[in-house]
Amino acid sequence: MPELPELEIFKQYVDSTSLHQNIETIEVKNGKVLGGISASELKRGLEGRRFESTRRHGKHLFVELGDGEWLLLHFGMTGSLKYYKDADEEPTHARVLISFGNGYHLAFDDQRMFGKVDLIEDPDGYVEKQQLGLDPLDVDFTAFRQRLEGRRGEIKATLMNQRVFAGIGNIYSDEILFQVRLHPRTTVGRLDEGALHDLHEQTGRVLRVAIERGTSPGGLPESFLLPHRQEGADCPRNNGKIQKTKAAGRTAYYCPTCQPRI
DNA sequence: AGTACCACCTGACGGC
DNA sequence: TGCCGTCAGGTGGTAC
Repeated sequence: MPELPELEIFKQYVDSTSLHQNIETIEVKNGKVLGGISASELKRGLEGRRFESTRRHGKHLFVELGDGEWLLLHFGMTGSLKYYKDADEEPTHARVLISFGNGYHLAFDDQRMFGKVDLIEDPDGYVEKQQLGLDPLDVDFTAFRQRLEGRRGEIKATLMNQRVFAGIGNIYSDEILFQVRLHPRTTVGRLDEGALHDLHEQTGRVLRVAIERGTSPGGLPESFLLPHRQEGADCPRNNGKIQKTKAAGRTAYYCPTCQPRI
């Protein structure tokens, strides 16, 4: 699930459940999700401390520990968080368990283990080192256009390129392109000023609506593609049937009538 | 710079 | 019921 909207919801979830409590124990149930650190280093870094605040950049969540240390969470394809009390509520694929002084636990759950848990010293430095692009909720039109100028690739690949903008993945790129009526393989260079303007506006709107309404397709507006994102489903604008194609190595869903190939 | 393909993992689903 | 291929909302590496 985890693209920018889910990450923002994870951030709010940590903010409302897990801040300012003593971290008593860390249990690493599967070390594959650990980044550059060992289980004992993670324990040493977290136990006896508290989560002070959170930051999000694209699909990365940073949790401040104080003294210049931050917990870094990346959720891969299947990562999520669960805050719970009783052991029988532990999620099925819990990989790291954080237990607080109040008897509650925060689980980093990740079936496929493409996610990462790590300790870093500086979120800004991390973003720079990873060469992550701007978070699309932070960009005004000027910066947005500037970022796309001179690009020669296809629009879906470009939107999903984390070095261009950080946070958009396969699902939300489909939604954004449906809203602006662009075929996923449209070349960026073909977009005129008006199309870029529209793209900027709808990118922000789609992501904000998903954050506000929750990210399950059922909670999204009927005018969105996502509740209809399967081959042969009806286009939300009643312009025919949804089709799938390949773009940027992923499956892209689109309406061939609303989003003609140009 | 951009694209295609593979790998990393586990599990769900459809076809036979 | 069981086996098998395919596919899944991410990312990093490789080859072209």
